[in-house]
Amino acid sequence: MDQFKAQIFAVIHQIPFGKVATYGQIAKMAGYPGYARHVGKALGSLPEGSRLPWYRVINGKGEISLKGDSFLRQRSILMEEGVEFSVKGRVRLKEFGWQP
DNA sequence: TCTATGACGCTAC
DNA sequence: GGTAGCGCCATAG
Repeated sequence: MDQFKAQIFAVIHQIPFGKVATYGQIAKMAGYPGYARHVGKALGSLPEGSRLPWYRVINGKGEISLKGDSFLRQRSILMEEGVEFSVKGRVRLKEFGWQP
């Protein structure tokens, strides 16, 4: 499980500036396909001061899965990186999705 | 053990 | 394209 976290974090750390990746994508690249929920779980337990770019992680629809305050923080950071949001609050994965 | 839950994904309609 | 349903798997109670 710690190994899982380590892999997940390593992958997230590789997401380039101005790009985003989905939970499932990250789990898959870390070698744990089907563990999308656990990625979210791991991120949910992150300390606030973490240097991990957790804000570049979104769900498969291109939406931010958070609510309230955290949601606003994540959205503003992404916008500062140049990521555009549609009217529905969605990211265009075609354009900003991280595809190694 | 059993059940509920979660920052999710995929398929079918 | 939007929604609904089912699958996924570790953890907590």
